[in-house]
Amino acid sequence: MPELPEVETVVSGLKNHVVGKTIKNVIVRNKSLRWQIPDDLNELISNKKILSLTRRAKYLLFEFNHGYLLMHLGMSGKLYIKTENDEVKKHDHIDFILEDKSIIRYNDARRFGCCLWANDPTEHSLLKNLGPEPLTPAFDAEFAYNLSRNKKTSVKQFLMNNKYVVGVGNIYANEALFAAKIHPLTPVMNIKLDQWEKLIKEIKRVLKEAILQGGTTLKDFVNSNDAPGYFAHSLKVYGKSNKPCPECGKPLQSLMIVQRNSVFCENCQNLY
DNA sequence: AGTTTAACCTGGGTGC
DNA sequence: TGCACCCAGGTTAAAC
Repeated sequence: MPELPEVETVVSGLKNHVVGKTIKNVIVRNKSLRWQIPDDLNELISNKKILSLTRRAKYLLFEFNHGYLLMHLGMSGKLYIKTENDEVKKHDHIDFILEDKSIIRYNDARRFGCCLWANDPTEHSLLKNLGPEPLTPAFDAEFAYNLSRNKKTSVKQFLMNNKYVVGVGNIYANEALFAAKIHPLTPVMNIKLDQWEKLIKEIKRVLKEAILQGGTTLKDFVNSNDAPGYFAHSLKVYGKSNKPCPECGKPLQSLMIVQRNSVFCENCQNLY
């Protein structure tokens, strides 16, 4: 499932290929994604030039002079650069055919992604209540400290709540909490300013490292049929329940916190 | 009214 | 082979 580093990788890989080009045609094979693809999508963007491609949270924003195409990859969404000679495969739901005849092809087995139109994305209901980007200076210890006063919610839940901060999914929340030695069930109201400093530093580090590693697999993403690499080799706790803690060697624990699997070390991560 | 929890969408993978 | 079940992330509805 694409998290922020994967989406960032997709955006930077796709950007060079699409920005400045005009869309000639759009083929929608299945419009029932998380939300239905607009019926007039083809009329909306055909013969229109893509002015920029950016990211907000895990949304991709294709800018046109009259509005934005807003896409989310959900859990299994992938964007490929294809040619007209490439066969259409199962779950290939959308083709954006560009002026140079290359095809931006959206494939999404579980169809949890979306493809919507927004005249003004900052006012779109999916985007307007989102918290700050995790890699910007706006997301700092004071911000999190002030927001978390009097809140009993666990730090794991807090980090994964889009209204506090976007783009910190399950994988990177687990990794950052391990690196900061904080137990995922710690109530946020108990976290002191210097602990927030440490935790937020680790969140930014983990995300930045994953983005850098994503960059090295960019070539594969653009050319092959496979999703970009998952960087699993650099994960210390996620998906490693019962395996030895990389710090102390004791078996890692796992626990469901609001329907999300959390992996942590009871010995290294303190519950405050 | 604000915060917290459960349900939902889908299909690949797993285990019986 | 079949089939029930689990799990994933983000949003929304429902519950507290």
